[in-house]
Amino acid sequence: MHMAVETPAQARARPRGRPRKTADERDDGNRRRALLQAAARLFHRQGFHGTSTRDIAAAVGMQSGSPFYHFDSKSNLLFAVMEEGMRSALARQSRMLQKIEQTSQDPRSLLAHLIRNHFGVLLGPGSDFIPVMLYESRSLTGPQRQAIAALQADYEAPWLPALARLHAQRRLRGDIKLARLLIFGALNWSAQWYRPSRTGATLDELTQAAMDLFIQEGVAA
Amino acid sequence: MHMAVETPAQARARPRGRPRKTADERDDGNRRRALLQAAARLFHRQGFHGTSTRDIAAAVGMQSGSPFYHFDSKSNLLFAVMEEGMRSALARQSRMLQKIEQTSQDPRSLLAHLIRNHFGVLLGPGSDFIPVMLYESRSLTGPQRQAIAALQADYEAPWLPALARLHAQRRLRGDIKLARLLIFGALNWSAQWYRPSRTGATLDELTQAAMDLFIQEGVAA
DNA sequence: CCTACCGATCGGTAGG
DNA sequence: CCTACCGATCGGTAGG
Repeated sequence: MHMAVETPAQARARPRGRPRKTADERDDGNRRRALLQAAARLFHRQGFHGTSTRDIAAAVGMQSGSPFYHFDSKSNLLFAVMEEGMRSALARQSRMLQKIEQTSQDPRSLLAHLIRNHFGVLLGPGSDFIPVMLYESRSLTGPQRQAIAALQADYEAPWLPALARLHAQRRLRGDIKLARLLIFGALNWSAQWYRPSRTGATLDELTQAAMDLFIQEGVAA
Repeated sequence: MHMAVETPAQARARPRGRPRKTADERDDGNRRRALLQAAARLFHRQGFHGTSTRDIAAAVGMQSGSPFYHFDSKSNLLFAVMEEGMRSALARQSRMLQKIEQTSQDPRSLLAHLIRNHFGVLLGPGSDFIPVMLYESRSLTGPQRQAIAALQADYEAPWLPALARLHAQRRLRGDIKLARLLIFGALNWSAQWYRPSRTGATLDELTQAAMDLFIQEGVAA
């Protein structure tokens, strides 16, 4: 089968592989991203059911039906927000782990880095995506929830060995799996009360407070 | 002014004091309570905006308009759920504190009792009210939120002195106010993952895990 | 409490 | 992406 010669630009503009994409996969520049960010911000502030697709459209200057050109349904838009949030958090954590790989073999320092990174993901600039994932997952469909859960498992994977090593050093007490759940709770809950303006505490100070709370000071190993 | 003689039953059925009550204050037996419990359960499962007043009416076998005979608005129903939850939690905590007042002066034991009681309030039987308060307060009006915040302050009041005493004993490290926020986060987050059926852990084991995590073991005082 | 109803808003779609 | 629209559902009310 033959076709006329194309310029490289034409080949890029009209990819051959899967000509028919569903609306959720389409990527035409930054309009889709603008919708994602507006949705994340509004879902975070007002909740999924408390936000209409019209709210989101208006936030980016679109008409009421236009978000459905980019996302097949409101539920798919919620899923896209959570997926984007988790992938970005995962990438950020992986980069951090790679950077400290050589320098610190100390599990105490490793946990401090994991916690500091988590606070950054949760409370740093542009951090609406992860709180939405934490507080709105009941509005996902079953398969969507499973996909997010898989990403969460990847994100949490490096934590358990770090806690196990601290436990072996007698710097962490009690059941490790319950400790992990309680620690994540302490960190995640900060999205409810932390306001960078009101509290004087920085993310570094929050990290220090968490380490002080969870980790036993000088114990004979 | 004279009135015909009434039987005691008639006098009870038509109280003289404040004949005109707003719908939110009315108390005709257990229909109002049934609405409160159904609302708590549905708000907990589906969120405030994800639950319609028709859902709640149907759950107690009423017609769609009937909840508004008992509560002036959906928002007032949400507030009533939270207020009921906080008053009940506060009463339960006060009873517990009064009971252990004499026996234990040890702040470690005091904190364990506070935590165990909090897990009971949060995860025990019929515990939909407090999770609703924790996760749906953004749907309150300003004055409603203030009223709930006042009850929360009463509830949290006994915790800070307990933590301060532990800090003085060097059994708790780091900033006390941040520690309190992190501890409440660890406990409150359990409403997201704890399922009495799935996990084998009992509330006593949860309490033990939390105490192990937060409190330093044997340190010279 | 029920019946019957209202205006507003919602997610989503057809056609361009 | 916009225009114009649809059926469904929502919180709430009048009258009994």
